[in-house]
Amino acid sequence: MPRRTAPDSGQQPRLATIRDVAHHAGVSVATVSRILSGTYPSAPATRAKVMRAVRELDYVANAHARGLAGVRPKSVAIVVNSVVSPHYAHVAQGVHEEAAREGRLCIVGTTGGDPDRELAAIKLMRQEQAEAVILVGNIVADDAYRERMASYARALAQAGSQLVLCGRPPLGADVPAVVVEYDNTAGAHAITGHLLSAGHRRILFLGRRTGYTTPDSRIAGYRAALAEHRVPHDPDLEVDGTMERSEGHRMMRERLDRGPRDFTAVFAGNDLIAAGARDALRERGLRVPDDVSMAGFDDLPPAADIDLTTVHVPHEELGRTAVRLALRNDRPGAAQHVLLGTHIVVRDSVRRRPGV
Amino acid sequence: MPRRTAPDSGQQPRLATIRDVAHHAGVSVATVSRILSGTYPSAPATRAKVMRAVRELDYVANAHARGLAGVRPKSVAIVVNSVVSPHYAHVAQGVHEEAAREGRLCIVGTTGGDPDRELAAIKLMRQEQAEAVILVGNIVADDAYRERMASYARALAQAGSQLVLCGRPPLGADVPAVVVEYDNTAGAHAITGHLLSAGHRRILFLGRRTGYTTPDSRIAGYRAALAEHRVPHDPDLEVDGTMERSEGHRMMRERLDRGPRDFTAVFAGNDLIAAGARDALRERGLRVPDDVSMAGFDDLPPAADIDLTTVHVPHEELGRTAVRLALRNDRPGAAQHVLLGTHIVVRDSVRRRPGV
DNA sequence: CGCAGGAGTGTAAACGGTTTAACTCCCTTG
DNA sequence: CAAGGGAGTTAAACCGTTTACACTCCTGCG
Repeated sequence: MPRRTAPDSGQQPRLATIRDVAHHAGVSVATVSRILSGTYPSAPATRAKVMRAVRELDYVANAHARGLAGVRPKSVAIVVNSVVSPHYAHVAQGVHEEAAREGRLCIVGTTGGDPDRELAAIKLMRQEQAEAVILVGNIVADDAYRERMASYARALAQAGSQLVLCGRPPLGADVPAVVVEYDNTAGAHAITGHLLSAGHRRILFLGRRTGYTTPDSRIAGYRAALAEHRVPHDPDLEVDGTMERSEGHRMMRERLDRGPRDFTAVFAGNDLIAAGARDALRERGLRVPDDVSMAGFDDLPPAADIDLTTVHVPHEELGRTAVRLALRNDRPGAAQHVLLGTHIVVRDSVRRRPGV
Repeated sequence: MPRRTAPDSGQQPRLATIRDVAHHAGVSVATVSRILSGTYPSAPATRAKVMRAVRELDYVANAHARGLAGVRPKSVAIVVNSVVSPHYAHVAQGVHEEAAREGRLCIVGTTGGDPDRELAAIKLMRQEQAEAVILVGNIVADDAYRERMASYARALAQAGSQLVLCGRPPLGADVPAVVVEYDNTAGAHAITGHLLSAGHRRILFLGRRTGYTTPDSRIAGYRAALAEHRVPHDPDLEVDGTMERSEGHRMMRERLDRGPRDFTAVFAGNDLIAAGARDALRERGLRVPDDVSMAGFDDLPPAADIDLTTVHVPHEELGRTAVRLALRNDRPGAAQHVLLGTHIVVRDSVRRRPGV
């Protein structure tokens, strides 16, 4: 027996369907579908009738029915740690822009940095049949995790969705994923060089976090620049901490508490750390750049506010590129790797070392 | 003739369906569906067979088919101006949190502040059959717009989705929308009172924008506080501008260029304006709070960075409340209005007016 | 022994679209 | 004048689920 048995509770909200439109216009559903999709020829008179019915009934096609009927749902999924963090927000902005331009809608999942929640989010996106699943942000480069991620990439490819890793290293050539990165190492190398050229020799690095890809590659650039300038590398100048403002504050405070200041410049793992460190310096009566030079990484909002020389990362372009590659790439399954460049933004936070 | 005629191009990606699982496990699709939904009794042996098949085929249910089959799609839509703006980002964070807790996924649309794009986004969300559509942000309180919005609210209600307005004024008692606001006027009133209590009498207001609901209600609070303290209201102290950092800079620069400084304190329409204004002051050698006292509104990232006394707005709670009300509200169609409170956060940006 | 009733499963009808194949006109064309 | 063909339309199959209803056992009770 048909399910729509009960006309008792007429309260059930029911949207106009394509059948209603067809009936209203006195044509068949196929005609309505064709006219609305606009891909087939139709007589102007029929067209007018149908459009009028659509308007009068306020008809919008049910996205689920359409998706089910084989039209690939026009959606892009993005999975980030958090939507408030400027880093993710700017990449997401790029994703939204490009997705909107391409007429796709965006499904957003947040993970809070938890790998399990990340995998759960991917599964959800797979159910949704998103055209592309874009993963943003750094994560532990743990082997088991990489393996799981690779298998998800394959599952997604099989389902016809493209996995995109945005701002994290590739999983391997055999894994069907597009990778859009920016060059952390080169950026860190360049800005460390900037500090070295200003005569600084003892440069404190704030925000080491071994095992995490982003800080790892930034510190690699830092070390490479030191080596190139024949400045001895002192591991004691590398301070462990995460990439938060409060951590920057803590690291600098503890450093200053420890004994006399033994550095003339600071390279913060990102702008947030720089902002926190600057606060800690000020609490001790030290000013940037008069007493201490400072550089950051990211060029996100706090940087301009505190006049910080930093490495500009093309966050939004990262997001746009991710979408573009995912959608252009008609054959999900191909691995691809794009590396975007960075550049230094000079502001008033670095002084030439006195007496050099 | 069945459509799946062509076994020629076996390249077509095809996910495992419930039929595959049923076949693999040697049971009917209904049994699989029931076991997976977990709401019907089933024999342990059957259960095990099915679960094994699911695992082996890596089956995930197609969200569209499920949505179509009557299970209301578990999704919440949020429409914002931009995802990088901290204001929207924090509200969105609250929405994401609560949606995740409720097992809903989030569809995000951005408008760039364009009413047409906003309406287009709503239409898209309606197609997606989102349970709730949450609109965040202020917008021109234009009559034609309000009328269109009201009609969308009715259309959504008819489709079984709940419209939520977050941080904007209600459309009217007869419009089926939930409104979650915070009290702009009370907050502005309180913080203006704070400046007045410190002895300030000439308080510059930056960011007037007549016709826009948020700045309008903030300036209303400012004026009310002045009146209450019997301080004459000088319209010349209200400066027009939008709520951006660059605008804050411009407004203050132009003010200082105009002639001698005729105010001792500044109440910025939001923290971004405050940050920009502070920069402009510094360029003229004026410091906050030594030379000029300053207060803002919002308590978003730039505020803590620049040590700004400001009005704390419960952004994330706004988002959480929006989702909670939308989902609890089983009968979409009821209008509802919630007003969340704000409070002052005192930092180091206000000094007692010298000589008072 | 007959039968009620419950547990477990299967069958098939929806859900609301898209699309293939067929069909109807109507106009050329040989 | 019959055959051919294109434009416009329709009927019906199909997408992958959920679920109402039917059916089959099996148990327990009068």
